[in-house]
Amino acid sequence: MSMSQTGHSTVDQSDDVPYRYTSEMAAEIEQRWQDHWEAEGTFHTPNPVGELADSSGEAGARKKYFLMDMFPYPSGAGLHVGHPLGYIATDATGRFRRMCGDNVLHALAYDAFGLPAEQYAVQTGQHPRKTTEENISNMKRQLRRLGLAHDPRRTFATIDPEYVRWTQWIFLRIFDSWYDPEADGGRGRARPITELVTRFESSERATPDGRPWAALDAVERRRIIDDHRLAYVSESPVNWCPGLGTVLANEEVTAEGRSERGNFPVFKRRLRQWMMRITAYADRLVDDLDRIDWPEKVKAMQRNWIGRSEGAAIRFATDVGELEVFTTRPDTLFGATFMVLAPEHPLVEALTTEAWPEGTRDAWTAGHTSPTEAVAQYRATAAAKTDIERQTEGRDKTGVFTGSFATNPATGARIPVFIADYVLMGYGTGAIMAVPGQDERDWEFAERFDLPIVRTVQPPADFDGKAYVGAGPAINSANDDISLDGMDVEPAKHAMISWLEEQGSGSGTVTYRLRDWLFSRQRYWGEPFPIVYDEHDLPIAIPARLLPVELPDVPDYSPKTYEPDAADTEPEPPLARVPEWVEVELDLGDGPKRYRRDTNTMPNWAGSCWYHLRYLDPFNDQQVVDPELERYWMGPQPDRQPNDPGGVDLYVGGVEHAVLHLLYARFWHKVLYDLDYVSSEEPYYRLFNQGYIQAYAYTDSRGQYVPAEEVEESVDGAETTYTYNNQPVRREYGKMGKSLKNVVTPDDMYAAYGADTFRVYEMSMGPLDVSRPWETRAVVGSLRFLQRLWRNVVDEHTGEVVVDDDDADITTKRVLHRTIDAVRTDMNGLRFNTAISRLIELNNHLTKLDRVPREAAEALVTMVAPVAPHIAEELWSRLGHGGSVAHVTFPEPDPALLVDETVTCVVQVGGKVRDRLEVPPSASDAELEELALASAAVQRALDGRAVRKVIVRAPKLVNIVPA
RNA sequence: GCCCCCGUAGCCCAAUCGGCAGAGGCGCCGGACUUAAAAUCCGUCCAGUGUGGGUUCGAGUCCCACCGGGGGCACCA
Repeated sequence: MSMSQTGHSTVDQSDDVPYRYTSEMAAEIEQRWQDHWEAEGTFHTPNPVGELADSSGEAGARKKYFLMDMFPYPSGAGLHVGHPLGYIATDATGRFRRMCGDNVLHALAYDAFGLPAEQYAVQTGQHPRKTTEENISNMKRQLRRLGLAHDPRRTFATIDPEYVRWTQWIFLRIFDSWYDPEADGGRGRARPITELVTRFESSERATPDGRPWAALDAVERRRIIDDHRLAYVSESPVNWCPGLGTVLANEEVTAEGRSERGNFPVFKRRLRQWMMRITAYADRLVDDLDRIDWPEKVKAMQRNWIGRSEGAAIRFATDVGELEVFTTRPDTLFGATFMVLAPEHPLVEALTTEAWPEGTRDAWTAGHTSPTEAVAQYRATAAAKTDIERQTEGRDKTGVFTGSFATNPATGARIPVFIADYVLMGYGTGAIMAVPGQDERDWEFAERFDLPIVRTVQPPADFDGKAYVGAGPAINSANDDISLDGMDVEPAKHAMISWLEEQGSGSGTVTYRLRDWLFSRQRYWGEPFPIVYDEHDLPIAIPARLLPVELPDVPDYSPKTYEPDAADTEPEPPLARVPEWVEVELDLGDGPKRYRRDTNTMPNWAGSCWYHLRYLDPFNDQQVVDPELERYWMGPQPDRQPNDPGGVDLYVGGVEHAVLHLLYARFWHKVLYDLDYVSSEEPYYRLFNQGYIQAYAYTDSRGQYVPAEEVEESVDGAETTYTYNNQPVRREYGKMGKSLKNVVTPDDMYAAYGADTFRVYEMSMGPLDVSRPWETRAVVGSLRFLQRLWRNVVDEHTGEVVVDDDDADITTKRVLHRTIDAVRTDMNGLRFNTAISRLIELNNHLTKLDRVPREAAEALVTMVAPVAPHIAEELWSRLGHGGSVAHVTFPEPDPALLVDETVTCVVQVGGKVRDRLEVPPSASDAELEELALASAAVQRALDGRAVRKVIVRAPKLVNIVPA
């Protein structure tokens, strides 16, 4: 294959520069090299073993680098210029690591199940598989033109039957597991469910009702086992979204109680659904955040979502039994002057008395003649409120007295029990001990309902607020048995917990905000559950040999949706409408029998929970991933840190998945680790959140968006005005999108500038993690850079290579090696913007020379290669090299050339620069001080004043402090 | 309301440990080339770092308060 010279059919407007690097020439070069890479398999990444091992078989000995993008969801709208930002960054990083000698694994798969794909299909009246596949091929086309160095053999889509098979297989491993909380020294570990059966059989573990295992019939046993599975069916309150026709996970519901997708109202309904026991992993999910290299912001969001809080469970005696509360402040128990239950609390009915007891204050009754009436009324009102209403109605404390009292175990006082909607059934035990002295909400409630307030922490003398939640010594906290008085908060908590444990009225405990993951959806376009039900209506796993369970073709795959606020409707899965698929005859070991399939599908998060493993071993049909491959690519790296959890070396994506995909994927990965399918404890070791590319949009006087491309800007002094068709328009800033008429696509950029220019521009706009506005007119700067680079190597008029084979001059050598050093550092830190500015600097330096030395030109070309790979290949080839620049070693700096012969030493007087000295880098403090004091400018500045002090930071600075 | 991040030139952005505010790009202006324009090339201009305090010999960088922008959480006991 001849890659060099000639063959340019490029039409250029100006005949005198036929070999100028224009967008036309870029297009020709780029597509030619893309074809070459594909044909040659330039970016095929060898595995150490197996089908994808190379002939040398030496890959396993090489250092590896596994990097990933959050894979795309192929929408019908195609890409805009914001989408490739992360892909370009990972591509440049991968190319850089490869040139540094690493075995780089980088590929791109497609996340293709899910609601938007299904909705797009419904809109266009086509099968989701068809539209999804079309969207994928369009996206592939757009991305191929970008020149990404992916291993094309390792691509796949989550909808591929071969992929679905293993998604379902992992689901069944989770289904076939339980969590043994005592394993691994109390940290807990998922174990095969058969081990649980063995423990019941051997009576090592007691059955829930105490009967011996042998005394239970088969169905009873199955029910017990099913209750312990990590994937289980439960009838519990779930998020029902009539507008979408499906239930949703907590993570998919916004704080306003609406669906994250579509923004429809969501209602709590008790429904039978699949759940994943992610709560079993709450501690490990929190603790292991300390072992991975993620942005603190994302770690904080996960910690917050999991919401671990340590405290105590305390039992208060009442006439109808014990009432348990959770508190993080057991030290304030002496200040608990009343109790509050969520209106939905199961004990409310029993606690509600017929008549108001003696001493009931007016405020407690809400004007009702009896607690029964007051409670009934309050509960009805609370039940009718949606979450949104609770939200918008502010935080005025409401509630009523139940007529009952509880006994404070510390003070022995009888304290009134209220119900109020500021206590939530979904957290803790749904009941609190109210300590108004140390809790703002309780203080408000106490004020409103005329309840006693006892401070049990001494606020500072200057504290003039109400509830005091800060640190301080305990007060008013003693009985005959125990005194906390004088103790700080932490020791007081411990003392109280010990005392409660001795008394048998409480214990230290931990609660979490995290709930189990609701895993079933009533939609068509997702993985079917590999589950059937028998005559007892209990779930049975479909054997691995029968996987994948494929989606049936259905006449109508659109889900049954309802009016968004039709809360009392029922989900109706599309798969339930295909009786011939639902009813199935199978031989599961005891002869052919009729079964009923599960008609739910998995949420689209399922596919993204394990795709990192499929990149490693994309064709494996025997196991989810070859353990040897997983160990090589993802295994723990003890040289990185002690107790390293392993995982993908670099994972780049937006921050929007902080608690959805990233939490779910960590959970699945830990289950697979517990069951010994993987050696890594975390899926993604280093996470980087890229920023977003946003864009300006313009509205006219009617508020309508006008095409941003055609808006003209004019600057008049300090005034900047924008006009469209000579009419003034108003500028806004936001996302790029059709409705805002401000979309710029990669295709536009390829046509106008070429992929390399586009890549350079995106990488040079600013730091990767910062969002910034797109500015098409600024792209030309990147084209000019590549044009100058081209001109430094190739004569624009003749096409001849013009580099000079003699050694570079010393200045050029210094500039070159400083650039190499800086670019390496910047690339390692994903600081492409500064790396590129260094390359431009070097390039500009070379431009000023009469002839460009070959050593500088070649180093520059190789350093440009990660960001602008096509032009680099072309120039590398024209410089006379065979093979791809992608595998050339990245230049190394010569340390001798990094130190200057002289440095400028700044001389300050009183912090102001007064002189500059050219000194050798080795100049000593004493020499510098002497030189500085001898300076005429310094003496002038001192103006006769004595010198109080001289600060020397050799060799760069001397500061003379006058008296 | 609480927590986190960010404010440097007309614009996008640089500035190791606190040590000369400017690397790179866009734009503007001037010049070269051109019949002209575009493209290209060369050159120039532009801020004292959101505001107010503090620490320091010295602050864009550290501390405090406030203002502006972005994000997260939000009655979680």
